[in-house]
Amino acid sequence: MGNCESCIIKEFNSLKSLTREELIRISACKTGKRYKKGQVIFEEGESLNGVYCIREGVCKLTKLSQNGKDQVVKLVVKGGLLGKRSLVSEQKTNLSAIALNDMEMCFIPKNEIMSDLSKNPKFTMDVLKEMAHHLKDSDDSLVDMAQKSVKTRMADILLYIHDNFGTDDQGYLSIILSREDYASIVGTATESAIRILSQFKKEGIISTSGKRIKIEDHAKLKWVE
Amino acid sequence: MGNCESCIIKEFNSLKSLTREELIRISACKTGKRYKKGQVIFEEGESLNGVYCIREGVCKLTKLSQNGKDQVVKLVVKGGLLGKRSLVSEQKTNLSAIALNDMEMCFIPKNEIMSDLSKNPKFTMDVLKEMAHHLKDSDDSLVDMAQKSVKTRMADILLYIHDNFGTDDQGYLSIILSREDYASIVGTATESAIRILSQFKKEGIISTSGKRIKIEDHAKLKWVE
DNA sequence: AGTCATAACTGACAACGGTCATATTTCAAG
DNA sequence: CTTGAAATATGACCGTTGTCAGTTATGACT
Repeated sequence: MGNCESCIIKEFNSLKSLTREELIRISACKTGKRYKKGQVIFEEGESLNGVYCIREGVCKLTKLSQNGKDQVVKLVVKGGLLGKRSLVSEQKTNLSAIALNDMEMCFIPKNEIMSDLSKNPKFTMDVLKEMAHHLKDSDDSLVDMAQKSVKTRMADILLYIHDNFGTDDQGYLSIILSREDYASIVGTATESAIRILSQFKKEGIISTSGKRIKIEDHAKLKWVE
Repeated sequence: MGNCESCIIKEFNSLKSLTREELIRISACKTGKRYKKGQVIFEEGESLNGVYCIREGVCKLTKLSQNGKDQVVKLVVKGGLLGKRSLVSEQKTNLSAIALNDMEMCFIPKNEIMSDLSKNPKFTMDVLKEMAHHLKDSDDSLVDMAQKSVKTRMADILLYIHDNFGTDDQGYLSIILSREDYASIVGTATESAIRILSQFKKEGIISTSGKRIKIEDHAKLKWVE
C-alpha cells in the first residue's frame, strides 16, 4: 500500500488541502480495502467510523424508498470520498454504497480526519465547498426528476456517464450498468428502462453489445424529449 | 433595527456559533430589508454578495426547469439563512427566492461572513453540519420524487408543512400557498394538484376555507398511496 | 457441450398524470 | 354592491408509465 503524501488520487478530492505532515499521519493509520463487484461497502443506517477514498473502481450510492425499490442517488469513481456527510453531521449514513466493479479503497478512521477538520481551515473550507457543490447537484437532480420525462432522464444519464466517466477504446461507456441499475438511476421500472434503451437502439441513437452501450448520435440524444 | 447580539432569531441558525464580538461587528454592517408577498428576493443566476437572515415571513426557493416550469426546492421560514451555498461555493445562486407573505430580513454582506468562516472554526463546522443536513434532505426528496406517486407526495407535503410550520389558532396550516405553489412543490400540473386536494376534501381528510387548508385526519393522510 | 439461473426483452392492459377546454368561485378595486 | 381578473374547480381525452405474464438471450459452472 502506498503513501498518502505521494498518492495521485488525493489530487482529485479535498484531501489535497491537507499538509504534508497531516498526510503522513493519515497514511500511517489508513487501511486498504478491496471489494468485489456487487459487494456492499456500507449500508443505509450504519454508523461509519471513517471515510473511504476510492483508488480504483466505481460504486453506486443508493437509498431504499418506501415502495421497496432502491434509488441510485449518485455514482462515484476514482478519487471520490465516501462518508463525508455522515462524518460531518455525526449521523448514521443515509445511503448505501455498492461496488459496480472490483474496487480498491483506502479507509481513513474518523478521528484522524476530524482532527484535521478542526485544525486546518483550508481543508474545512474545501470540504465545505465540495458539499456545497453536491448540494447544487442534488437540487438539480430533484428538478429534473420532477419535471422531465423518463425518456429524457435516460438520455441525460447516458450523456452524463459518457461525459464524466468516459469510454473504452472501442467507444463503449466505460461504466457498465445492468438495465436494473439504469432503471434505478432514472427512477422507473426495469421494463421501462429496457424499452427506452431498445427504442434508442432502433432509432440508431445508441448501439449495444451485451451490457455495453455505445452512444452513436450525441446530437439526437441531447434533443430527446 | 435590533442588534444581532441580542436577536433571538439567530438561535435558530448557525449564527449562534459566532462570538459576541463577531456579532457586534456584523450588527454594524447589516441592513434590514422588507419584501411584500410575491416579491422576488433574488433570482437564479444572480451573484449574491451576502446572506439573508429571515426575521419574519416565509419564502420559497425555486428553480426553473427546462420545460419552463418552476420547481419549488425548499420552503424557508423565520430563522432560515438564504444564500449560504452560493457564498461558500463562490458561484452564482442556482435558486430563486420569492416571498410567500410579507417578510422582514437582515442582509449581511459577504465579506463579514467570510472573515468569520475563515477565523471561527466552530462557526465553519456549524455551517458544514447544516449543509450536510440539507444534503440529506435533498437526497431524500430526490428519492421521494422518483418513487412516490403525485398523490403521496401531496399528502407528504401537507404533513410536512403541518409538522414544521404549524397551524393557526383554528387549526389551518399557517403557511398559505396557492394551488399552483402546491403543484410546483409536488412537481405536477396545477390541475392535478387541485384534483388531488379536492379528492382529499371529498374523503374528509382535509377541509378548506378559501386558500386555507386544515388537516382533518392525519392518520389517513399518512397512509395515502 | 449442456445445464441452469439470471438478465434482457416483448406484449397486453390498466392506471396515472398532463393538456386543453370550460365552468365556477373568490377577492380586491372601483 | 358591482365588476372583472385571477384562482379554483371539473370534465374529456390521450400519451406515458407501471404491472403482470411470458419468452429469449447470456454467461457461469459443471
